[in-house]
Amino acid sequence: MKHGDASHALLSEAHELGHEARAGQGDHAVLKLWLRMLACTTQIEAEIRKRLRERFSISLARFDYMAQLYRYREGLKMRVLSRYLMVTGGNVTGLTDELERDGLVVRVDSPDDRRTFIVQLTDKGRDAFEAMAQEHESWLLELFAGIDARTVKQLHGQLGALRVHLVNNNDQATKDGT
Amino acid sequence: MKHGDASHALLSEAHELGHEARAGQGDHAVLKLWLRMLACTTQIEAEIRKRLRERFSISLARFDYMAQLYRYREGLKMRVLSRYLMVTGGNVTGLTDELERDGLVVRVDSPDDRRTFIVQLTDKGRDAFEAMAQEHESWLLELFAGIDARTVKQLHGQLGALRVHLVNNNDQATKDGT
DNA sequence: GTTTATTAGTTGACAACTAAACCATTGACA
DNA sequence: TGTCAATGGTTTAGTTGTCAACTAATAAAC
Repeated sequence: MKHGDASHALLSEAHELGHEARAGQGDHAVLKLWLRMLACTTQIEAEIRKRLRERFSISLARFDYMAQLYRYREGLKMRVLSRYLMVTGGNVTGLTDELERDGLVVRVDSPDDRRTFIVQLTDKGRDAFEAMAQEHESWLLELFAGIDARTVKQLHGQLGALRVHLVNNNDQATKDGT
Repeated sequence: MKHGDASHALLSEAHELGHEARAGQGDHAVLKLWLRMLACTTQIEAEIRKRLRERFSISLARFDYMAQLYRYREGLKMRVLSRYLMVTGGNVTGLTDELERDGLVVRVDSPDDRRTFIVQLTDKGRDAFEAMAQEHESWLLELFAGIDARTVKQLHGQLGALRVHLVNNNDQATKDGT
């Protein structure tokens, strides 16, 4: 592919930018922001996924699953967990089967509802997660190394506002849909 | 699940926050930023995917595919397209088959390399994409409605710096690996 | 010019996820 | 108390993507 002529000036920037090539030349500020968010996130996620696979032979889904259980020490009902992970119940069933087979989590009968299981990390699962989580965070520090601490805080705050807006919007939508 | 006791104060915030529940109480600024980015992006992407499906019976992958071809009016070699979309070549083959069957794109023989095809949007494909893209942007305006224009610009700029850092890092890594 | 390595695209096996049907249990209520 | 809608978990089928093997064409080395 040739370079250097005027009609490619815009494009050659886009070559490096993955999803971002979608936006045209107009204003479209929100569209461009979205494509840039998506590009950043997709790339980081792919990198993390790759490293988890290489280093610990674990899928990102399993890592996220264990992260939730690590946080909720007392365990979680499977349905609740599936909501936190934003995946379907069937998916959680499968992940739980695998992790239980590997001795990393256990299904415990719920005392108050015989339909549900509470899944918990085993000691082995907890140790395994701690080791992974530490390395996981160091990867993020590396990937975000170009961004100074003040900007990190700022981004965190601004995205927090977006998150709240999204959640409210979504609650609204589900209520409307009833 | 009960609420209100002190040990759940942190958690009840996390209930609404999807991936964000992974971060503990320490500093971990970068980790928290990443989880928030991921949560925002995942949620928006899911919403866009759902609406594209409902409204136009099209997958996000097909939409992205057409978006790239729309941008590169002269068409793209399939391999190049697969890089822009950050998916494998096999995936592009499949998507191209579908879209060609539906008359939205065509494979054109490349004049200078008999191995390659250049894929281009048909007129029908172009019209279809324009209609979808317009609605797609209006969805984004709605989803980002809570964020004022100045913040949008700021986020865009800060993520731009991150993007550059990621790309450089990645180039570095691939060179090292050689 | 022939050999050799690389690249573009396709194919098939497989992995990860969703959606919908299913069963057991629960909870609301007449 | 008996009925019935709603819920939690599992199962199955279908979708969407990856990975690795393969073929054909090109580029590089000598």
